[in-house]
Formats: sequence, structure tokens, C-alpha cells
Amino acid sequence: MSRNNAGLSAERIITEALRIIDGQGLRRLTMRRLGDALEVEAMAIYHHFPLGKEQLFEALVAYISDVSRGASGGDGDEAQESTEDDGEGADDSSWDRRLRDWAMDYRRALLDHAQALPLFIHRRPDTEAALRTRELHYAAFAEAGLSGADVVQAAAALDSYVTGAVIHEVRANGLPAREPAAIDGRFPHAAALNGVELDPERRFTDGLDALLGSLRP
Amino acid sequence: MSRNNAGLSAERIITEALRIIDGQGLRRLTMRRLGDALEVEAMAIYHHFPLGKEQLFEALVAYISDVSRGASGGDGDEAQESTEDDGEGADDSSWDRRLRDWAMDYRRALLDHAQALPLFIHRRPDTEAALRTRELHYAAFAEAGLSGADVVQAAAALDSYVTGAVIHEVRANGLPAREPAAIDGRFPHAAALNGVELDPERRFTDGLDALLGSLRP
DNA sequence: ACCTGAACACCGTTCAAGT
DNA sequence: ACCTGAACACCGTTCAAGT
Repeated sequence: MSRNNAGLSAERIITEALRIIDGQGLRRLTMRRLGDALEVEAMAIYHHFPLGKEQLFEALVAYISDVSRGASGGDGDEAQESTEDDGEGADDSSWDRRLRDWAMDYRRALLDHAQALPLFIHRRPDTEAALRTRELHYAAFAEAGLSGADVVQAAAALDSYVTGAVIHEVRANGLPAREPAAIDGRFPHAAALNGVELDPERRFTDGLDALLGSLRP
Repeated sequence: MSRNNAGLSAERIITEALRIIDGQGLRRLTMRRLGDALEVEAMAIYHHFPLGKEQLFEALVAYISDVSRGASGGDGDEAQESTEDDGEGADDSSWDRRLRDWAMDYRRALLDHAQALPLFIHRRPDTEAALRTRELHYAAFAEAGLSGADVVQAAAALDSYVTGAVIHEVRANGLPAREPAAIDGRFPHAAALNGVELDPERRFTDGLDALLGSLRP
């Protein structure tokens, strides 16, 4: 029995790491546990990620951010296709529909891997897929009538919006509603509105509509 | 020489932890290093934070979020007062000025401790200061003419905006601009706009103005 | 090329003990 | 009440070695 060639690959490592993160949390993703899950010694991972855990983290951010993945290799457990056009490349829908689709897909990807979100703060994917996404954003805003720095600013606003909305949603889910007892007369508005819940999906699309509307020249 | 009563306190632990995070990064904040910096054994920290590192993390999030701190105890190194009104309590400026001041202060606090930002994603302060902030937001939006769920939605949008904008700013600072070589003809818009930088301060206040304008009924 | 095994310098936390 | 010291069960990573 050769104990070598366990069939390890970067993709297999990434998806297994994501499974651990999603199921047990970011802090429980350790090289040793990841090795166990892959039925391999932890040190084998370093052959595919020579720079260690930091390199794995960057790959995870790039993997999650690549919302357009799914045409070819993925044995992933989630459908990542928008509606029904399977073909890659050119999308002939309107600029705001393209941006809306991207925003919805990206939000879903972030929510599906909410435990990985801390990785996103100080890391940004430097891949061709990320560049494709940037091109998609710029082209759409150019088509909307913007130009120059306005395009960059609009793309930044869109990215900021999705990130901020998702984090707000995640933070809200974490903490249970305050018991009314703790909110006394000094906080009348907070007391009156305590427990008011908003439909997060609707909140997101409403805010998205408002943003895209305000960005059009 | 009694080695006891080293003058440890929750506040001293928090500010020292923040100094380590700001100077060396979140991952280098360890109980042992923190103990060293406080000239105490690491285990002494557990007397003030019996639940360990997670409790310390929560305290850090609450500390940074409390933008109104500074009237009494703080020996902090940063001025956290908005303009010149030292008194606590009632603020008679307009509702949008109050919200704008809070947003600018909160953004500054987050940027000053950008290395601590990953802590914010899955934690929200459950303190009286946090409740005061919520009351401030709700009261301002009520004064603006909103009511009921619209107030909660507006507050959520404001919080999301600041978080998203700060994270975008931090992520943009991290990665150096792509070398133009990597951006070939397939990405014409990305190539044309490569290297376009936006003044982050202006971008933030512009977006803030747009948001507050759109939230008014 | 791809993986193992032992080793090093760390971690967070518990627990009994000191003052 | 407040802090120490030793100990336990982990970490990430290096390095030489196996096939």
C-alpha cells in the first residue's frame, strides 16, 4: 500500500477547509484537523500551499468571491447559476440586471460562508476571476452613462453596500433580542422599537434598488 | 516585594491588548504576550476575564464601538470629542448633524483599529453604551419624520453603510494596484481605469450625504 | 513530485497553590 | 481578592526522510 499520492489537490483542500469552517467555525480550521479530514498528514497540505495557512486563507477568499464558478469543475454542493443561461461569457441582459444578479449571488456566497467573513477584511482576491468581476462592474456602470472616476466610485459603492449589508445581517442574527427589562425609560425609542424585525431579503433588494437608482447619472 | 496586586484592571488590559493589535496585528495578540506587556503572568488576565480570550474580544469590540467615551476615565491617546461641546447628554444639534457626527466618529474609531475589524463580524456589543447609540439613531430618525419599522431600517442602513465603507477602504489599502501588464485586452474598462484613486474621506462623506438624503421621507 | 514523521517553538486554559 | 507556576492538550511550520 503506497501511502503517497493521496489524490490531494488545491481544490480538494479548499472545499474541505470550507466544510470545516462552515460546520465548526474559522477558529477550528487547523492544519492538523484539515489533514485529518483529507485523510492525510497535515504537512502534506504544505506541498500544495507552500506559504502555509495564510496562502490557504487567500485561496478561500478567492474561491468564495468567484461567484461565476460552476461551469466546469466544481463538485460543490450549491448551485451557483443565476437563472438558466449556462453558457459562459457575454451576458446580454441590461446593465442593472447584471449588477443586481452579481450582488444577489455575491450576497448568497458570503452568507453561505459567513464564518469565513473575517478573512475578507484584510484580503482581496488577486485572481483573474476577480478581474473579470471588476470588468463586469465597470462595463455595466459605463453602459449606465458614467465615466472616469465616477465608474470607480460607483463600483466601490456597490461593493461596500453588499459587504456592509451582509455583515449587518450576520451581526443581527448573532445576538438575541435584548430583554425589554434592560431597556428602561432613558431609551424610549429603543424600547418602543425593541424586537422589530425586518425581512433581510427584502431589506437587501430595497437598498440595492435605491443604491443603483442613485448611482445612475 | 509582593508580586501580587500588580494593578491590573479590565481597562488596562483592554488598552494594552489594543496597542498590541494595532502595532502587531490581531494574530499576535496572545494571552502570554499580553501578560508580558502588562508585566504580569498570562494567567492573571483570567482573573479579570474569567471566560478567557473570547470575553476579551467582546470587550474590545465594545470599547472601540463606544465612540462617546472620553468624558471621564480614559487615558486614551486619541481625542474622541466631536467639536467642542464637552458636556455629556443632550445634544441640541439637528438630527442629521448628530447622525453625521456619529458616523464620522465611528468610522475614525474603526479605521484607527482596523486590525481589530475581524472581531466585529460575529460580535456586537451588548453594553449600555451600545444601547445609548441605538437610542441616538432611533431618536434622530424619528425626528427626521420616520416611524416604526422605517426607523429600524434606516438605522440598519446607516450602520451597514459605515461598516461597508470602512471595510472597502481597508481592503483597498491592503492590495497594491495591479501592474497594467496583467490587465490585457479582455478587460478594457478595468485597464482604462486602472490606478484611479479616490479620496476616501470625500467618498465617505459624499456617500453619507446621499444615504441620509435618501432616508428622509 | 508527493507525502510522512519527528521535532521546535509556540498557543489557550485548568488547577492547585501562594500571599 | 489577586496573582503565580506547573501542567495539559493543543497549535503552525521546518526539515530530513521516504517512495
